[in-house]
Amino acid sequence: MVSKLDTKTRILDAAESLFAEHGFSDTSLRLITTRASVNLASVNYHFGSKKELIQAVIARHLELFMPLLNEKLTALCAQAEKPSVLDVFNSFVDPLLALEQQSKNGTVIFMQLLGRSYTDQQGHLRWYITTHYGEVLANITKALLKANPALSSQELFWRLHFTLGTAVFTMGSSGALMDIAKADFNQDIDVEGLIRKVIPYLASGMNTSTETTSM
Amino acid sequence: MVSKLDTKTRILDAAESLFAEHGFSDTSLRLITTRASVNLASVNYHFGSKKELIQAVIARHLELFMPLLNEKLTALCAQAEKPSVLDVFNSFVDPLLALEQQSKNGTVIFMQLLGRSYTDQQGHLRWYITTHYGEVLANITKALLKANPALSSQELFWRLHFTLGTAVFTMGSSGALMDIAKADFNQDIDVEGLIRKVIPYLASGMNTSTETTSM
DNA sequence: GTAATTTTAAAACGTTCGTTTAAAAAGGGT
DNA sequence: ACCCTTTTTAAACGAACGTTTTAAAATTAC
Repeated sequence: MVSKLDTKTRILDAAESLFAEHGFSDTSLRLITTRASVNLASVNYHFGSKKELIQAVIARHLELFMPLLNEKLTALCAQAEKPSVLDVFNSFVDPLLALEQQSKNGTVIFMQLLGRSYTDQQGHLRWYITTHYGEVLANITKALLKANPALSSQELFWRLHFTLGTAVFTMGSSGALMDIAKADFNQDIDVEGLIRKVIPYLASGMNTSTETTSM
Repeated sequence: MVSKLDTKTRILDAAESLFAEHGFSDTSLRLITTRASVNLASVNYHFGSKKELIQAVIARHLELFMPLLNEKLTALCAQAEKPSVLDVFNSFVDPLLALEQQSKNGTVIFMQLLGRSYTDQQGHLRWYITTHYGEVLANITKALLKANPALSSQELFWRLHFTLGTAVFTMGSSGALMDIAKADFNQDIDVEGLIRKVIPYLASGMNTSTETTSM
């Protein structure tokens, strides 16, 4: 069934890095197959179309990330004492870093793909995630509500998307940001360092006192 | 010099909405010129190339937004009493809403273009902004440091980009988010409402207590 | 070992893209 | 009216795209 190194896997590996770097439509199948050292037609043979290849690339990351995250979240929800919002967001660290092992720069690529999928078309990926990983999403809100019961479901909705925006943008452009940080004030920081830097920011935002917001 | 309604302007109007909707490379010149009811070749005649058209679209928004923002920020920096971070971020409201008058959905389009420009290629727009509007950027940090003197320039750098990510993502996908809010809990909110909702979140993040973050 | 199936390979398909060309139309100055 | 410049138009260009086709090669099954 599998040879030395699967053609399918080689295509996925090449595609995911190129998609993250140049975007979906700016990455041609010829570029992907050249980097993967496979024949052009093999993409259509193994995946059917370019669109299905895109879905497969994203699905492979989600299949690793989501179960790991869900494990952490259910543990947090099951424990007796009340977690902090910081605890909830810290649950994302290990699953995100696990992506780094699946492929080089896996964490960054995952976030870039997430961001691109969210903006490149309307709701396509959003629908995929909610239908395939609705339980995980429910556990995210459950854990956050346990950590901050004062949040209305509406406020939680908005702040979750604010959180997503920060995370996607920060991690997605992390390469450029880390370069600037190095050039401007000689700060060396890696992906894990950046994740740990953004999490307190996200927790603060999630804990914004509601008295200053209207409605 | 100008006719009833400039061909150049018609192209810019059509291009900016299509760019925001479909992205730069997924928007063809034929689609733009058809919507603008002008000849295909007029884009190359008036702008030179598609790339220069993209720059012109973004520049038109920046030329309106940046001076307005700078006015607010310099006023804030000139006043005697210390502003809050909330005050600084509130300075963005009017300039953002001014874009709404220049073109329909101007605010959202501006943020979408900002986000796409930041992710579609590395540093191209970033360089343009820093060279053309470096003074405004300097005033942003100046105002924020006045509001929160405890911030190190490094922390400010990171939090500013966290802020940018939240704003770009939130406003860029505001259409979808407002639709979901309407469907899920019948919440009607417009662009100004969304801006005013995200600002306290951003201020909280910017004011994150540094004792929990490690260097 | 041979037959059936799966995978790879090269070539071509038709379409769409950004851009260029060359001529027609419109505008402005005197 | 005339010339000169600017703008618009229609048509075509070459390149790159995703996909399909057809046959060879490799793998599997018996």
